[in-house]
Amino acid sequence: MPPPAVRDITKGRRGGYSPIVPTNRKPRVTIDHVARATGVSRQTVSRAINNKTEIDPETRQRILDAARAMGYRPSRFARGLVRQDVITIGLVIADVLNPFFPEVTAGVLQAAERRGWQVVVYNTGSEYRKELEVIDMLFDQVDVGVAFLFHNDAIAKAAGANLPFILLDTGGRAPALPGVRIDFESGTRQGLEYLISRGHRRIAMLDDEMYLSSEAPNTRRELYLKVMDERGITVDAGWIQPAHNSVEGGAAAMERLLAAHRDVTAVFAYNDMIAIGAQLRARKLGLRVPEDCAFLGFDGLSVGELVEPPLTTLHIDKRRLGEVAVEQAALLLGGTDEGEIPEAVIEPQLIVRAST
Amino acid sequence: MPPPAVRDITKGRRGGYSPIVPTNRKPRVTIDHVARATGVSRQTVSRAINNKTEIDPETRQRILDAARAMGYRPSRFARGLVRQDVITIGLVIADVLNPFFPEVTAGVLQAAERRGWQVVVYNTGSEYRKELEVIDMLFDQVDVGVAFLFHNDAIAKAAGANLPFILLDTGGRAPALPGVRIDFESGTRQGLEYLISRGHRRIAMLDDEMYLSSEAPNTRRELYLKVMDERGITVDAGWIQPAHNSVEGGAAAMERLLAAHRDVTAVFAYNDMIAIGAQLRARKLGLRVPEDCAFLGFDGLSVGELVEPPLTTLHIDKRRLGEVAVEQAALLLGGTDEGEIPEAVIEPQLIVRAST
DNA sequence: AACGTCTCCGTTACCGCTCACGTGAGCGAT
DNA sequence: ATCGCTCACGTGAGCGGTAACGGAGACGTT
Repeated sequence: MPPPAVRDITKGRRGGYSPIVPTNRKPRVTIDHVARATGVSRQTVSRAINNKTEIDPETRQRILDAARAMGYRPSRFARGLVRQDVITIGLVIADVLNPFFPEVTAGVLQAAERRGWQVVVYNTGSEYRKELEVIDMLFDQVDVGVAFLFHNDAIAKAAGANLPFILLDTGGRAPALPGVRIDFESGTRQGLEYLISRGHRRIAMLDDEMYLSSEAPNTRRELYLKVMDERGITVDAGWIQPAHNSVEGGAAAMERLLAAHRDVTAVFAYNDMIAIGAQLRARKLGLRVPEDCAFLGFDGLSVGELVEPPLTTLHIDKRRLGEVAVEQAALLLGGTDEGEIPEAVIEPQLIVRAST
Repeated sequence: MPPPAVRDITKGRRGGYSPIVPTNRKPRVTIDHVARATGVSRQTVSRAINNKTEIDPETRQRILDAARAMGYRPSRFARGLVRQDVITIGLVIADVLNPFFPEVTAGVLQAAERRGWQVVVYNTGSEYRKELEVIDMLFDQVDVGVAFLFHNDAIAKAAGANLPFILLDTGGRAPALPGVRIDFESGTRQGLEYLISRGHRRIAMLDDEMYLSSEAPNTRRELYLKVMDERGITVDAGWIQPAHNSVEGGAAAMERLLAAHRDVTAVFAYNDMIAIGAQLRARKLGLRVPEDCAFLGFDGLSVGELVEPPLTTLHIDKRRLGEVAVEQAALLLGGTDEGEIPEAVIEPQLIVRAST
C-alpha cells in the first residue's frame, strides 16, 4: 500500500479560497504613525502599549491617549511574527446544530481557554468536499487541528498535511492519526445485550444513512450484526433502516421500519437524534413506548431527558472528549511524536431511562 | 454623562493573558531553510508553494518534495503581514450548551464561510469578568467582534475599544454599538395578548435570574408588567419567579411558583429552556398541560417540538440573526461608519403548539 | 549580427512589530 | 573631575513571508 496521500501544498491557493476583502478599507494606523504623532520612537510606543517598564508614566499616558485617538490597534500578524506565543487550534465539527457537537465544543473551548489558546471553528456537514477544503484552511490558519472527519480521504489528507492533527473519534480506522477513540464497540454490545436481557429479539437498527455512500467503517452496525448473529437472531435487510442524521430522519426511517416489520419490539438507533425522531413518530402512530416498542439511543444528549418517555441511551462524555483532544493537541505541540501520543478512550455508559 | 469608558490598551497584556507555550517545540522550518536545501532563492520557493508561474515545473516539484519532507509550513503571521486578506471575526456567545447559541453560530459560520472569513469562538457564560476579558482578547486577535454581551460595562468597553464591533441583540440599550435588535418588545406583547385572548388572567413569569444582579434592561419583564397593568391584572412579587437559565432552573422556579400561587393558569417563560423545565416539572407534579396550566416559551428552539406537549413559543430566527450580524460586520470592515450601519431587527413570531 | 522576447530565477524592499542592545542625561559617590 | 549607576529612550536587526523589479540565458526574427 502506498503511503497516505500527502497534501499537495500547491492546492492551498487553488480554486475556492479567495476571501472577500472589503473595499474602502481605511489604511491601517501603525505604530510608526503613533510614534511620529507623539514625537517618540516606535520602541517607546511599544513600551506604552504593552505596559512595559523603562518608560516615563507621563510619556506612556500621552502615547496611550494619542493611540486611542488615532484608532491604533497593533497588528496581530506583526506581533505574532515576532512573539511566537499565540496558539490557535482549528476545531472541525460536522454539525453545530446536532447537540452532540456543542457539547464537545464546550470541552474544547474550556481546555483551550485554560491554556490561553484561540479556537477557530469550522463546520463541514460531513460533506466530502467541505472536509477536504477545511483541511487546506487549517493548514494555512492554525497551529493544530482537532477534527471530526468522516471521510477516509480527508483523514489521509490530514495525515499527510504536515500539520499537527488530532482526531475526535479515530474509531475503527487504521491509526493514521492520533486522537480520541470513542468505544462504540463496547457501547453497542452493552446496549444490545441489555435489550436482549430484557427479552427483546426483534431488534431493529436505525442506521446513519451517510455510511451508505462511504467507505467509513461503521462500528455500530457491524457490532449490531455480530451480536445478533451470536444470539442466533436473524436479521434481514428490512431490519436495518438508513436514516438521515436528524430527528426528522429518524421519524421517516421509523415509518419505513414499521412498514417492513410491524412486529419490531426494540429499536437500536445510531444516535439520540435519530432515536428521538423514531420514538416520537412511533408514538404518533399509536405505539406505546416502551410496551409495544422500546428505543435505545446513542450519545446521551441532554435532550433525551426531556422527551416522553425519557430516552434510554449510551452516554458519551462529550465534554471530556473535547478536553482530552486538546490535551493531546498540547502534547503534539510540545514536541511529542504522533506515535507517542497515548490513545485516549471514551467508554459509553448505559443510562437506562423510560424508553426501554 | 461621561462618554463610554475607553479601553485602556495597556490592559491587554496585564494579568490573565499568558498562553501556555509548549516546551520542546521544534524550531520552525522557514522558507529560507527550504530555499537553502534546494539551492534556490526564497522567492522561488514562494512561487512553488503558492502555485505561481515563472517557475520551471521540475523545480517546483523538487521544492515541493523538499518542503514536504522537511515539514515546512508557511507562517500565517508572516503571510498575513504582507497579504492583508485574511479576515477573522471573533464570535462571543454566552453558552454553547444552550441551543440558542449553536443556531446563531450556524448562521455566523455560514455567512463567514461564504466570505472566506475565519471565526474564532469565545464562551463567556455571561460572567462579568469573562466578558471583559474576552474583549481584550478580541482586541488582540480578530478584525471584528460579533458578540452577545450581557453587562453594560462590557458593552461600554467594547464601544471604546477601537475595534469594529457588532452586537447580537442590542436590545433596549442606548445604541452604543451597531448590531441586531431582537424585538422582544413586540414578541412579548404578542405572546401575552395571545394568552389573554385565550382567557388567561393568572399569568406568571419565569424570569432569568441574571437580571437580579445586573443593570441590564429586561425588556421581557418590563413588557410583562406593562401588559398586565394595561389589562388591569395585578401581579405581586410572587408572580415573577427568577430562574437559572437552564431546564433545571425552570423546574426549580416552577416549584416555587406553585408554592406561591397554586392557581396559576399560564406561565410566560424568559426562554424555551426555562419553559421546558417548568412544564416538565409541572407535569411531574400532576398538572395537566395545557388544561391546568399553559406554557409559553421564547426563542423557538427546535427542542420545543420534541417535548410533551410541544411548546408554544415566540420563535426567533436565530440563524438569520447570525447571518445579519456578519453582514453588518462586513459593512464595518468595508469602511462604513458605525453610525451608518442600518439597524437590523428580528421579529419574534408566535408559534402555537400544544402547550397553550 | 543585432535585436526583441520569453522563461526562469534572484535581489531588494518592504509588511508592522518586538528584542537586544546602545546612548545620553542626571546624580551621588569617590 | 572621574567613575558608576539608573532612568528613559532610541537604533538596528530580524521575525517569515510576498510584491516588484531586474537580469541572464535560450530562442526566434529581421
